[in-house]
Amino acid sequence: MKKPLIVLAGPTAVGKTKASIHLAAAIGGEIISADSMQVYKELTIGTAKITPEEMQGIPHYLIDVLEPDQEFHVVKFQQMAKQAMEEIYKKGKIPILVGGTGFYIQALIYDIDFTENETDSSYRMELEQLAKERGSTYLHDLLKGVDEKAAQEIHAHNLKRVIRALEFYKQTGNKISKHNEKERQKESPYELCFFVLTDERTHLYQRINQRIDLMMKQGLLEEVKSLKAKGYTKDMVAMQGLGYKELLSYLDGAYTLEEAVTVLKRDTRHFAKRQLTWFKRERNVIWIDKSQYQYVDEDIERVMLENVKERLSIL
RNA sequence: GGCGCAGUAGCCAAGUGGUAAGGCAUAGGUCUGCAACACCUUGAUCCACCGGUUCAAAUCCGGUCUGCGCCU
Repeated sequence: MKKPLIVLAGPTAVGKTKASIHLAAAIGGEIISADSMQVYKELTIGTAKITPEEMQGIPHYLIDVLEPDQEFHVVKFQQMAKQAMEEIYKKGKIPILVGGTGFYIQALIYDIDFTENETDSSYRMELEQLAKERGSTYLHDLLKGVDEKAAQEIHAHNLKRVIRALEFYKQTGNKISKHNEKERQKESPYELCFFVLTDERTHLYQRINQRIDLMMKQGLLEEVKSLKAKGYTKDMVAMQGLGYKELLSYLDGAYTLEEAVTVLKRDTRHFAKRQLTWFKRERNVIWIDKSQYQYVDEDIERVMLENVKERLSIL
């Protein structure tokens, strides 16, 4: 029998955190964060991380578990999240996956196989070097040679993906295009109730701008400065998060502070948009547009609860 | 009131006689080990308005309007 899993996704700044607490409290759930940046300690203002008080005693997983100089990626996320789910099931509780990183959510709910391999970064670096010397088209041509379909699907300019495809072939001897095709067929091993919380676009953008102004007031710049002082640099995954990379650029003199904030707002809006396109392709999702409920939290909670009860057999 | 400069997509902007570059914003999308990443696609029957010259005008001429600067 499939185990229940509730997903609460949505673009940044819609209000996922707040909704998640209510939902968890109502059904006896525990929360797993699906957020590529909130896993990091010390990134708190910029990631709009939930505070201990806001948690209201509800256990949260995958928040504040890594140091800013540690690597984090889907595979790690998947492992950690699965482990968290086990724990939650053992307690007889329901896991609620909350976050905005679409890729991670998908990796978990479809249990995508990332064919475990020790990453050998030397080959990756070699490819990066090659790209620098001979251009990205060269690598793309290389890919054409081993996996034509992947070459067709991945744009030549998209170096990261081209390199990954090449790397996959080198490590496994198989074509990534074939692997992906197989993985895409997968059905979720869970009994899902997948919500996407959303809002009118212009209203969402307003909220994003306001939230960033607030972050600045709360001392985002100090947070970034202190991270920088500790020796964390731009090339680390954590420092590539929104708010961190822009303010680092300011500290390095690439922008004025005002420019950095403007760029941050813009980048965040772009991000929200990309998040939405990710969820749009997900089938069988329950969209909850806050504007359609006049932003009345109680109404939104009620609708979510009704849907959970309808979809999950154990309730 | 006079003189000068300017008026091109939501914004910035190239184009000075041959049939509207580019950037940003916006919108849509891709994604299966860096994903808050990386990448792709996206608009002007029309160049303030009116009239003229010309085979042909955003581009030349005249006028009108608007903005800016200087002068009185």
